[in-house]
Amino acid sequence: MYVTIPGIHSDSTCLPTLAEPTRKIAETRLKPGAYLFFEGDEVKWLYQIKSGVLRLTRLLEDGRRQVIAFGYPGDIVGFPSENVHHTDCEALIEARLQPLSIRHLDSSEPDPETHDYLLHAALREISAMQDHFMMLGRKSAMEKVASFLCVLTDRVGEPIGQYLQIELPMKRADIADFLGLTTETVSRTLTQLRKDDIIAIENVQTVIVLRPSALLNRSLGSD
Amino acid sequence: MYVTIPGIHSDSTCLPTLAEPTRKIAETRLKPGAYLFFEGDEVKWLYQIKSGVLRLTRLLEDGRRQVIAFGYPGDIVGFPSENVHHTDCEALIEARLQPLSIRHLDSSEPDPETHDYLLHAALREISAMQDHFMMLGRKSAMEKVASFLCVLTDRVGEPIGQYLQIELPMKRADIADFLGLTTETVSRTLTQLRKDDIIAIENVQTVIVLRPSALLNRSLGSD
DNA sequence: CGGGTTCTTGACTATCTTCAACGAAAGTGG
DNA sequence: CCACTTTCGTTGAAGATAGTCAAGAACCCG
Repeated sequence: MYVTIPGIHSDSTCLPTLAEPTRKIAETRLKPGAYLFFEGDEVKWLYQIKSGVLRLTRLLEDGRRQVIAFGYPGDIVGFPSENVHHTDCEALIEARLQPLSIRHLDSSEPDPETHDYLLHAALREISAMQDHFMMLGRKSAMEKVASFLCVLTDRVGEPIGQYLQIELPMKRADIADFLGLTTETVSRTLTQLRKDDIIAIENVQTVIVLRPSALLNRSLGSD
Repeated sequence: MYVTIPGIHSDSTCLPTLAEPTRKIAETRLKPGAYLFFEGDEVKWLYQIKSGVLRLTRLLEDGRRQVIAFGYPGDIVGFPSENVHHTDCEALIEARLQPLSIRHLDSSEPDPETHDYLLHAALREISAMQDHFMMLGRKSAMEKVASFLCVLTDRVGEPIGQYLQIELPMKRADIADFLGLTTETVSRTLTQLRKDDIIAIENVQTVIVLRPSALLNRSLGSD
């Protein structure tokens, strides 16, 4: 998931999952902290996330890190290039995954429905990444953090009374590396949103959105 | 083209062009400044660039702009999502393009070779965009500008005596919007590289790389 | 309970942006 | 072809945003 500009595209809704008949391979389960694959690994499977949250990261030699995406249910992870993975992939919480053979990417495969599904997932991913470019390149810290919370709210927000609650299974450092910020800036920005009564921080990984429209405004820089 | 981290992937070499038999549609030509498509347009064709340079951009309501990519010969542009274009596409210099029907993306299409070619181009694009994330999110101005010059040098550098020359058909503002900087910062950074005798600026759109290894070091932050 | 990690906060700094001015280059019309 | 206008690029000074460094608080896990 590329948490970017709220409300522009239809990415925030869960993808339909693949029809049952195509699921021939047994589900994979990952415990928190377990890796699904590493950068450089040969790609044998793609995975559709059934439950849980994954984190896709890339490293620079000097240790700088970029979180490429967080994978939420419905997302496809593991698209290859030159037949190898170009990110590490770790489970942030327990996850269930539906493996899909990489051979589904061959057009000669006998299951055109799955093939098309994967192709369109790849195309959607390209579009979502383009949004993320805008976020990384052109948004302020406040806009980035607010955008991030907005998209999470849309996608996995749980109604709690009249408010919406979101779980943040990732560390502050993960959010920072996703948004191109430092953990300190992420923390300070969340504090600012809390002081402005736009969010409440129930505990370190639970945020309650008190004023969604104000949050959306912050994400657009209109404040 | 996603001008990113020099030398890691094989993106810097031109893609092989499609075999002749698949090219049934007449070449398209674009004059400098002409648009190939706009954000929101329905996607009818993809294009492989035969010559010239294109610029793919996305706009925010308030006018902020992100250059998503520069398209160079061999690149495929126009991948759809939900059947519409998600960027504007303008020719920076005269360009020749080979149109490819969007129906080649259907697996039911009778030309599996072109289908696979496009699919793999899309997968390569995903990988290249991931590099660009690292650049936008985690690199300093100097690293960004040096990376940009490095990749251009690899891809379209022309030997001039013992040096390599690169043309910059895009404006400073385009480079800035690609790298997530301001035009002033791009200009100052180029001046710095010139003062350090790493590049020479022949004229505003022609750069000569005097010390490629020093440029590479700057792109990695090892200076 | 204790040790380590993670998160928050503060003070200070650096990098990049903003604002402004100027010069060069390119386009326009007589 | 030249004068005029506009756009583009460079440079400087000042300011703001986010980063760095450091310390303490909160949380987790055995």
